[in-house]
Amino acid sequence: MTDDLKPARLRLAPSPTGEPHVGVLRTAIWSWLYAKRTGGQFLLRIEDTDQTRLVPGSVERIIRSLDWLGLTYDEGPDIGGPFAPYTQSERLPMYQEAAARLVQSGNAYPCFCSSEELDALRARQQAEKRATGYEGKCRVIAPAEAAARAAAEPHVIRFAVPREGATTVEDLLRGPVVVENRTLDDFVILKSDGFPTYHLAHVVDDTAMEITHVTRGDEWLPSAPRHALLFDALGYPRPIYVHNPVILAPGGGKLSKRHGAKSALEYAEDGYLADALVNFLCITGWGHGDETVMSREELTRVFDIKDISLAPATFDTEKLNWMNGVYLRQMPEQQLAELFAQRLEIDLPPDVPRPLDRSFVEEFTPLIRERVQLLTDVLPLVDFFYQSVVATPPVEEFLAKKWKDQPQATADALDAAADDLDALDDWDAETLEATLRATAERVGARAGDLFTLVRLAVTGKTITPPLFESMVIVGTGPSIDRVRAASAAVRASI
RNA sequence: GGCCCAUUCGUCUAGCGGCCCAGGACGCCACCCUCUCAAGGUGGAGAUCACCGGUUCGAAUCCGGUAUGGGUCACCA
Repeated sequence: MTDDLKPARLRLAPSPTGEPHVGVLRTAIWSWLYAKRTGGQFLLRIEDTDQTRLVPGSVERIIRSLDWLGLTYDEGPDIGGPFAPYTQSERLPMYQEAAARLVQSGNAYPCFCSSEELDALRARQQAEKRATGYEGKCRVIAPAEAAARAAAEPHVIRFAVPREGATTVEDLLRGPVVVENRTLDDFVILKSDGFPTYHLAHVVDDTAMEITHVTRGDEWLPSAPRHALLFDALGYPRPIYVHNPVILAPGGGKLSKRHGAKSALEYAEDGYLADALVNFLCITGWGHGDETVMSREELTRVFDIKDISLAPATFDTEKLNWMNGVYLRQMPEQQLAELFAQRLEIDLPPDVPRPLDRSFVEEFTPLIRERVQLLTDVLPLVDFFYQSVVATPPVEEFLAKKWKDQPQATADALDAAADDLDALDDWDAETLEATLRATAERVGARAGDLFTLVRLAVTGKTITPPLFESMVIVGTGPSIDRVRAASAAVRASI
């Protein structure tokens, strides 16, 4: 489909108070996709206007998260751009200038009320079951007097919200949202420390940076009218607003750190693929026909902000896991093997020498690629390949199912298998299978039942990659030794 | 409490007045394949489209109300 969409500029504007969780990541993905789709730009801006909540290292974590997800930005604090700086604490003069301009035009005024005073006011309003909010005590101070006091006294700047009328904000997803101005109070735009509040900073920066679409969580919807009023008072054109719903935790309720909300970097650690996470997050709260698995390229072709769903979506970990498996299976084998190797270098015990032999990993990659959903699934599937000694499992594990209460037959079967394997000249999967099938027939067991015993003996596990291919990798000597050890253990228990 | 927003299978969604007694995906169940586990294949259960009214020849789709859920009322974002 050919679209005539105008190049859009969108931004991710996190505050450096921790790591971005899936909610903001999904907004980032949507914004990024839309910017790409329209041939526009995506940028990163750090909103560090609250000096008290800064968490050291947050900015780096944010950047690393975006980098891992592949959400490249065209402008940002670390790479600069035509509207630098991209960190709000470095843009203070702009906010102060805007605030001063608003005071001058009568749209804002200094407020000298102390926080104790404001707390008391709020308490009174709550006690009387009235709406809380600043009632405009300092709004009536004459401008000349206010200016004089402002020069000497600590103060904030408040926006003078019109007492009459209503403000309509156009939201791209829900249409017009109308709010009566009298339900809005005179909110603070510049704090006493000279830093702007979010409200002012948003309006000033998104204008300065020529943002076309403001994408943010819908917790901002109630204050959108304030922003609209600010844009109007400053004489700035209003951007297109897109308030997207939150993501809910599986149990219901907002997804939070408590409810398993993870950061991008944690997903990486847990064995997820960036492409899968991007696809999954994009698809939760948004849909495109019957399609579910969509590559990044496909998404940038079809993603449209307008199709974002209004109802809050629940985070479905099962679906994410499934999708991760899909992406893993789709991957070229060579690339997959490298991923497995890197993961194993993290997960394998320290006594296994690094770097891992890539050709060895490539050998078993085809055996496990269909059995892996998360990268962390790899280790338990292949760890026995890296152990020179595999302890024989407890005898009870052998004497299960068909072999229950038959230690004699079990030991005999194991011995027969060992004998037959011993006699082999060739040690390839086909030969091994043919041999053991014959063994099974000879001892009067079903092939599958014998395989189960051999599997347990050779790998120490009940769930493994295909047995014969695994035995080829383990090698002749160790394989036979382990079968013999198992038979001895079973025999000893008689 | 005031204000604002939302409401289709358990979950994510398709649907934009007739093609829908509602389609796809995850999950679940069964069968097939099969050396375990997966993967794959086939089929199945699962939604009176929150409820009540209205508009219309005709509504999941438009309108109103109710209920439920969520958000927000800071010198936090």
